[in-house]
Parts: sequence; structure tokens; C-alpha cells
Amino acid sequence: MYVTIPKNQTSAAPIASLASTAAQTTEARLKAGDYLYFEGDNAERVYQVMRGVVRLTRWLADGRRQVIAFGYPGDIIGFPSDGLHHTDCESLTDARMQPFRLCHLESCESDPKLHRALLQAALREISAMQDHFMMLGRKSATEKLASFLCVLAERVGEDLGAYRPINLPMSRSDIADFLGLTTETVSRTLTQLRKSKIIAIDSTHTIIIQKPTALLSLSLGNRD
Amino acid sequence: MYVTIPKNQTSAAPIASLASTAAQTTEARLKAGDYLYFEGDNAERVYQVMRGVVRLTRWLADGRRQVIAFGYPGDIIGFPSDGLHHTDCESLTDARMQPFRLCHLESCESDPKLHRALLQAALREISAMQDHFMMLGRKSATEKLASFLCVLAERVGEDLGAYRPINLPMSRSDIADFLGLTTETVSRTLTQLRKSKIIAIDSTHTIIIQKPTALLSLSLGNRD
DNA sequence: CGATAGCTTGAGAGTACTCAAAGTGGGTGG
DNA sequence: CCACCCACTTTGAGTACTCTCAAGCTATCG
Repeated sequence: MYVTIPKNQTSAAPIASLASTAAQTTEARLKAGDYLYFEGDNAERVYQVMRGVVRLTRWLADGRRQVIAFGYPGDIIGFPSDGLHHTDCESLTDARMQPFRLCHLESCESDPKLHRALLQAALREISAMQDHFMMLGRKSATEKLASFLCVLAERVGEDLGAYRPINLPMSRSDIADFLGLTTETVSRTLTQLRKSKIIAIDSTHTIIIQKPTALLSLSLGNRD
Repeated sequence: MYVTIPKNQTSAAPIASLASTAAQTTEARLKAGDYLYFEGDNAERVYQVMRGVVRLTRWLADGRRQVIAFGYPGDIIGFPSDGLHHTDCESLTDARMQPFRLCHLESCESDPKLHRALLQAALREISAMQDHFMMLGRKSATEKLASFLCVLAERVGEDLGAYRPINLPMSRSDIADFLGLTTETVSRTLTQLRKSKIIAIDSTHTIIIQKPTALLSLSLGNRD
């Protein structure tokens, strides 16, 4: 999951399972804190997140970290390059992952439908990452947080009438490293949104959006 | 082309032409300033840059711009998502582009070799973009410029003994919008590199790297 | 119930931005 | 061919946003 610019169009079927009987493999089950793979591992499979949330990270030699993406149900993760994984993948919650052998991504021979689905996922990934560039390169802290919450609300917000509680399984520093900020700035910005009554912070890991329109407006760069 | 973290490994064949006789289509020729496609266009082909340099951009509603990538010879550009292009593509120089019909990306039936090459290019793209995330989210202005110049030097620097002149067909604001900076910051940072004798600015669009090691060191975050 | 990691808040500093003006150079038309 | 013009680049001054460092607070887990 990346922070993308809202487009009414691109709401493609969110949690469509790709698992076909032909390609079926045992679902991988992860507990919170388990790693699915590490940067540099040989890539043998890609995975569709079925349940839970995972975090993909990359590191610089000096310890700086970038959270590349969060994997939410429906997302395909683990696309290899030159046969290797280029991120670490850690589960933030108990999670279930449906593995697909790389041959299904690379060739359409054994299962054309699955091949096509995996390819489309890779292409969507490229487009979503392009949106995320815009976010990292051009948006302010408030815009980043507002965009992040808007995307989460759409993806995983339970629709309880007016209020949409959002569960945030990741830490503040995960969010910071995802958005190119520091934990302090994430915390301060959330406080600021809370004080302006746009969100409520139910608990550290549960946020309620009280003024969705105002949040969306902030995410698009409107100053008030 | 993205600004990636230097890895001795990933020096994949840089300008390997993918054009096979089977898939051959007329090369597209562009003059500087010509657009190959616009955001929202139906995508019918992907292209390999054969000569010249192109620029991929995206816009926010309020006019902010992100340069998504520069396309250098060997690069594959124009990967579609949901059948559409999601960037503008403008040529910065006279350029030649080898088009490939999307069916070769989507299916391995008619030309398995080409299919595989295009797929690998898409997967490498994902990995390179992940590196670029790190850059946009976590690097300082000096690190960004140093990294940018290092990558260019490796990609397109002519190897004239000790000095490597680099041609920069793009404007300062193109560089700024690529690295998530302002033109003023790009200009100031280049001046600073010039004053510390790490680079020489031969002309606005030609830079010579005088101390490659120092530049590489800066790109990795060393402060001196 | 205490230890500890994570979160929030505060104060101050620094980097990159904004606004402004001067300098440079490539291109066009006289 | 030269001069002018316009767009781009550079430099300057001041500001603002985000970061850094530090301390207090909170919640979770043994």
C-alpha cells in the first residue's frame, strides 16, 4: 500500500483473491514480528496478503531506514529483481500470506489467468509508487499525514456511520519512515489534527476521522 | 533512470536492445520538446529509449510537479496501469524510441524472449523505484545531488581519463522536481560542490566530476 | 507492579524554502 | 552578424518548517 492520489477510477477490486486451485500452495501464517523474507534473500515466491498487515523496509548503511510499503489484504508483495528480494518483510500483526511461485509471474504457460493477475499487480505497483514519489518529494508533513490517513480510511476503515475508526498496527516511527518524516513530527502533526478536531486519537493505534472532508482537503494541500 | 544506491552487482547490460525481428516496429523519432504521450492517454505500447533522453512527469492539481524519472538509452518506459499512461513523457533531446506492443508484455505467446525481457524490466523498475524512495525520503540536498551525479556519471559519463564530463540535458528545475528540491537549492548545492572543487561546472549543461571518490562519499552521507 | 519501549511535548537549531533581484546565455529577428 | 529579448540560472536575505536533543509521560508486558 502506498499513499496515492485519490482517483475515483482506480478502485480496483480490493481483496480479490488470486488463489486458483491450480496454483494453490499452503498459506503462510505469520505472527506479529515474524519475518517473511530479508533483503538479499533469493526470491522464490511472491505473496498476496490475505489477512493482517506487513511492512517492507530498506536500510542505508548508516542506519537510516525507509519503509517502502505496508502490505494490506489484497496487496501482492515480494516482486523480485534479478531473482532477489530487495526489502525486508516483517509482519506487524498475525498474518496470512498466499504464496505464488515465480514461474506464474514469469510465464503464462501453466496458468494464464494467474500470470495476468500478477503482472497487472506489478504494473499497478509501479503506478502507485509514482504517486508515492509525489508524496515524498513534494508534500508537507500535514499533507503526508492527511493523505496517509485518507488512504487508510478508504482501504481499511470500518464504515460505522459518520465516524471511521482506523486501526494503525504500525508504530509512529514506521509511519515516519514511510512518509519521510521523524517520529516527533508524526506525533506533533497528529496532535495538531486532533486539536483541530479533524481526527480523534482513540488510542495510540486507533484513530477516528471526524471530518473526512477537511482531512481530504488538507491532503490536497489546502492550507486551512 | 532513478537514483539508486550503488551496488556492484546490479550492473545489468545497460543498452541491450530488445528489438527482435519478430516484434520490430518502426522506431519513433522525437525532437527536443516533443511529447511521446500524456498522462491519461490509452497505453498501446511500451518503449525502449534507443537514443536521447526523455522526462516522465506527474502533476498535482495546484501545479506542483514531480519528475518521476529520466529515460536514458536502454531504459524501458511507458509501463501502463489499467491500460493508461500515468505520466507525461517529453523528450529533452532529439530521441529515438523503440516501441513494443503491449501484448508482448502481457503474454509470452508470440515472443517469449521479449516477454521475459519486458517483464524483467518492469521488475527492475520496481526495485529501482524503491531505492529512489530512500533518496526522496531520507537524503539531504547534498546527498541527493551527489547521488544523482554519481548515477549519471556511471550511466552516461564519457570516460576521458581522470575527468568525467556529464551532459545534463535537463534544466535545474527538472533536477529539482526529480529530487524533491527547489531550483534554488539545486543551484546553490552545485555551486557549493564547485567551490569545494569536487565538480567543475563547464557550462550549465555540462558538469565535470573532479573528485569522484569525494562525490561518492558525499552521496553516502559522509559530512565532510 | 515495576521495567521498558514507545509516544508526546518542549526548546532550540539548521536546512531548505520563499521572495527578490541580478547575471548569463541561447535564439530570433532586424 | 549583431543586438536584443526572454528564459533560465545564480545569488542574496529572511523565513518557516522540520529536525535534533532532551525530558516527561503512557502503555504494555513480564
